[in-house]
Amino acid sequence: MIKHVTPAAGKMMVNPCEACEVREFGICAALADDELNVVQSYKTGDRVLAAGVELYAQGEPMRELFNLLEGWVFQYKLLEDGRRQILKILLPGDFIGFQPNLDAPMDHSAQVLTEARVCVFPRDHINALMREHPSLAIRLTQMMAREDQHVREQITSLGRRTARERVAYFLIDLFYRLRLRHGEAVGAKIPLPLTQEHVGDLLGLTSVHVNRTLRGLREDGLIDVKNRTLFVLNPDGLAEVAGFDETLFDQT
Amino acid sequence: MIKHVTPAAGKMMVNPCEACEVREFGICAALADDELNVVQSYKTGDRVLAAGVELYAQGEPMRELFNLLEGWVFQYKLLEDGRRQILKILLPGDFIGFQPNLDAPMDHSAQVLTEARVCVFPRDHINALMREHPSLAIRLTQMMAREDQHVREQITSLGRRTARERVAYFLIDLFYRLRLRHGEAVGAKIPLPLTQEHVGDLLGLTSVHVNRTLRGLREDGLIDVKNRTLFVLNPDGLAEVAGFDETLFDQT
DNA sequence: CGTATCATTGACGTCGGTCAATTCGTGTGG
DNA sequence: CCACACGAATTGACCGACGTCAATGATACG
Repeated sequence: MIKHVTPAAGKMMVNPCEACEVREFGICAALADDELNVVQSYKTGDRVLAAGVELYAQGEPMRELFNLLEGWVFQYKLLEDGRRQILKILLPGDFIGFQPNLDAPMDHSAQVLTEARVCVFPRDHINALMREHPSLAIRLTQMMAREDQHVREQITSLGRRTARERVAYFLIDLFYRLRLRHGEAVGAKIPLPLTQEHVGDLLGLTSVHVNRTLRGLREDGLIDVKNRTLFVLNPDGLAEVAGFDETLFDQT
Repeated sequence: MIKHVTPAAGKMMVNPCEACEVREFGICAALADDELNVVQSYKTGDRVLAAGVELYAQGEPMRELFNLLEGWVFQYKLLEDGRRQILKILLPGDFIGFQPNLDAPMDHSAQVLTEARVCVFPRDHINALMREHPSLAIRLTQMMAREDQHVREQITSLGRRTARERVAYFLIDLFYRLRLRHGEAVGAKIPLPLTQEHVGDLLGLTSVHVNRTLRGLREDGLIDVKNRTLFVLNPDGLAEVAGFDETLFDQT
């Protein structure tokens, strides 16, 4: 697990890419064993981040790109008056921070939810890397296209689903996303390091209404939530409430 | 403009890519003049589509990819009970239909708003093409990343902006998107081939409420709408209502 | 234990939805 | 050119899902 090397977000020793635990889920899945060295030579190192730390901030340029190795991160935007929209919950394997113009200031922020570990790359090299290894660029298009599918569901939730459907969709989707990474090892019991306010800001609701909606789902025997832990008691029922179509859940 | 070759969505003669009017906006911007031939050899041809035609449908696999050359298209998802969420309004230059798994059924549909012309590619060749021409893959990552920025704004609108802000944002964003393609030639007068129901389904509102919201903006002297035509009377005022930050509007 | 953060619940308000009638605009056939 | 049809826009009356405000509990942590 995470080893604390330095108290503040310090660098760790560079782990060998062969031992990377998210390789098959992340961008490096594009590379054969003997190509990993090249990527590793570009890599800055691994970094451990405490919960609550800002990975990067809206309005500021960013010099790095990240592979999330462990822990949860979320991306969000703030409006002038403080309203917050959470854009995405990032899980291990997700690639963070890619922008069309690598020098431009970021259009959103990212914050660490749980203690996390990221693999760090300097931005400047990403295009060179992709040019040398086209399979990386192709892999990136594939990952982005998968993310697009996810975003289309999210937009549909925000625009056309009721609060109950949105919450159900979020939970069942999380359930499936975690299964994709950890397989059947993910039982009904799922860690949920989000406050109800986070969930509200993700789903376009208030935390109060999230609370009431969770209660409704609990009363229907679909889920249970205790101590930042989610129990998915009835996945199929939850999927039905959500209008979740698992055949559209891309396994690529 | 569009020449009618056959009444039903027929093939047109393949236009030479050198003369392509959207080359600099689309994926082919990645290619030097002497590389265009290669792409052209993969191309199936151009196709003219009547307004209202379905380009592809949710649940069905698709064998083609499109470059939108002329006209407007929109992508949408339908829920079981008929609720519709419009995902994106596509303008000339946009690349349509890319998915992570090219054989999987589409997770959404696309429909033509105005008579349109598209440049057609067989799906099967896209990966080969990108492998042969890494710059195409890199260009695609760039286009997708730009699209991601747009989507982040859309999610923020749906989740956290009021109806008035959403409508204002949609209009000013459209204004800027068109300027990006046509420059200052785009005056205050903009064609708007969408019904108020389309706008509602895009913004997570009902057509009735869109109507009332447009009236509000009209009464404030910000816009005028007549006969499917939008007049942007006060772009800065509209941007202010929308919370539109043009410095984040990526020009890449 | 004292403090802080988050969850929970009730009372009440409002933004946007629903329903339905009327008007407008455009195209069509006579 | 007019009568009609049809889809879209517009408006009013009313409703309900979700938000706001505020009080109370629960939990964790130093």
